[in-house]
Amino acid sequence: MLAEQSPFAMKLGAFVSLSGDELSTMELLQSRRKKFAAGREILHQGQSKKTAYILSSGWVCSYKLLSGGARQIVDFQIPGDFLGLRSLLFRSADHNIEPVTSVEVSEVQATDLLEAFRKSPRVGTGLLWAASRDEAMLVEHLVGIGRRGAKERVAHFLLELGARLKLVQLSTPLGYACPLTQNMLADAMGLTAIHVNRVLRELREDRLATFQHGMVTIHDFDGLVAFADFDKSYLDHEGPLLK
Amino acid sequence: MLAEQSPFAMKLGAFVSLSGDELSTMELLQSRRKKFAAGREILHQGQSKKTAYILSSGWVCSYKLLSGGARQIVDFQIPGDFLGLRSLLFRSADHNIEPVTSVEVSEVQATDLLEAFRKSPRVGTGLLWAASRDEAMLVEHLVGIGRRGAKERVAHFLLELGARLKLVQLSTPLGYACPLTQNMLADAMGLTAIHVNRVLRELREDRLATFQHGMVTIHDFDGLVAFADFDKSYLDHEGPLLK
DNA sequence: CGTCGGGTTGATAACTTTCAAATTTCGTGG
DNA sequence: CCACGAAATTTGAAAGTTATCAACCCGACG
Repeated sequence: MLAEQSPFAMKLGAFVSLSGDELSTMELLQSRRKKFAAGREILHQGQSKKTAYILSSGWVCSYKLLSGGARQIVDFQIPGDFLGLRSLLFRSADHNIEPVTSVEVSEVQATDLLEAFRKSPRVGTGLLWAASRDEAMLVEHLVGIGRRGAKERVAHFLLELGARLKLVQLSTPLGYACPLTQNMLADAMGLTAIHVNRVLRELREDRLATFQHGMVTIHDFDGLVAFADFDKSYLDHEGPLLK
Repeated sequence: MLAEQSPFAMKLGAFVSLSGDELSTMELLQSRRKKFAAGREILHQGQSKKTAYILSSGWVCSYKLLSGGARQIVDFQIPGDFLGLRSLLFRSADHNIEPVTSVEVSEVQATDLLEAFRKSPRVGTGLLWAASRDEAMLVEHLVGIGRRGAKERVAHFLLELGARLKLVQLSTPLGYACPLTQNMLADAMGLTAIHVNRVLRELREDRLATFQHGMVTIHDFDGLVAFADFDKSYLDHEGPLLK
C-alpha cells in the first residue's frame, strides 16, 4: 500500500502478502546501495567475491563466453530480481554478470540473508519462490532455443519480458521500455543480430509487435500469445508449500 | 568404504566426506523403494502429487512438450540423481519425468527430507551442492544449444554424461553403457534424429567417439575434449560455503 | 565534422530439416 | 527358441532456415 515500494518488495509481494514488518525487513536488506555504469562488469566467471545483489533499477544480463568468442546470454535481470545467488553459495562464479544500462543495486551478504530469513520466514518463502521461478524461466529458455523457430522464440521472449516487468509495474499490455540491443537479443536467443533484425521486422509487418527505439509495443496481444504458443503458467506458481 | 554403497551416497560422497551416521541417514531416505517400467510416466506436467524420488538404478529424462508436438528434453537423470525436487516444493510440476529404462527409485516426502537435514546438515549441504550442479548443467545445456554447432554439442554432451557417470562408477575414460535412443538424444540436443545420426557417424569417422549398440566408446579423450571445448569445471564445484 | 556503435538490407553460403525408403535391432507372443 | 511386427538406425536428395559477408544509413558524441 506504500506509494514508494521497492521493486523487490513489489515482486515478492505479488506472491506472498507481506506485513509492514516484513516490508521493512526487505528494505533493510537493501540498505547497502551501489551503482554500476553500463558495461561495467559486476561479476566475472571464476571470480570468488562472495556477494549477491538485489537490483533496484536498470537491467543486467548474465552470460557465458565460449572459447571461440561466442556469447550466450543466459538471462536478463530486471528491477526486483536477485543477482548472483549462486555465487553467494559457491566458491566461484560460473558465469558473468554485466549491466545493460547503468544500474542501482544493493549488496547483500550471506549473513544479511540468513538474518532476514530468521526474522521473517515469509521473506525466505518469497525468495525460494523467486529462485524457482528463475529456474522455470531457464527451462523455458532452453525449450525455446531447442525447439521453437526463430520468430516464435523472439515473440515468446517479448511476452515473457512483458509479464516479468508487469510484476514491478514496468509494463502494460500495450508495451514497455526495453534497453536491449538487437545484438544482446541475438546472444540470448541463439541467433545472429542480423537474423533478429529480420525477425523483428516480420513481427512488425505481421502487426503483432514492434521493438524499436528502445520500446516494445504489443499490437495484438492475443495474436502474439497464440503465435508464440505462450503459456504463462510457468511464471506464476501459486506458491511453495514449505514455509 | 562400504562395498555396497548406493549411487546417491557415492555421488554426495564425492563432494562431502560422510560419516557412518550420515551414510545411514542417507540410506534411510531411500527406504521406500519403487519400480517403474520404461516409458511409464513418473511425473506429469500439471500434476500435483507432492513426492520426489532418488534414482537408484536406470535412467530417466525430464522434458517439456510444445503444443505442436515437439519435445525438448531438459535433462537426463542417472543413478544417484534426485528427481522432482521442485515438484516437492511447488503446487504443480511444470515438466514431465519419464523413465528411459526400467528404473528403481525411492520415494522421498518433504518431511523425510527435512528430518534428514535436521539429523545431518552435511546431507543438506550435499543436496544443495547437487542442486546447484544441476543448475550449472542446465546453463551449460542452454549454452550448447544456443551457441555450439551440432557436432560440438553432441561431443560435449557425451563428455558430460561420462563425467557424471564416473561419479557413480558407471563410466571409465574408455566409455560407458548408454541406453538413450538417437531420438532422445535429438530431443535433448535440439536437433533431428536424422541429423544426430549423421553427427554420430562423423564423430565415429573422426575417430573421436562411437555411440552404437547402447555403448559409448571414447576413442580419443583429449581430442574429444578439445573438439567439444569441454571445460569440466562447471561439474565439480569445490563446495558450498554455507553449512 | 568525423567516427563509431547500432540498425537495416541484399546476396550467397552453410547448416539442418524434411521427406522417402531400406535395413537392422529388439521385444513379445507363439 | 523362433517369427513377427514395431521401433530404431541409416542413407540419399531436396527444401528451408539461419549464418556470413558486404554495404549503407543513422544518430550520438567527442
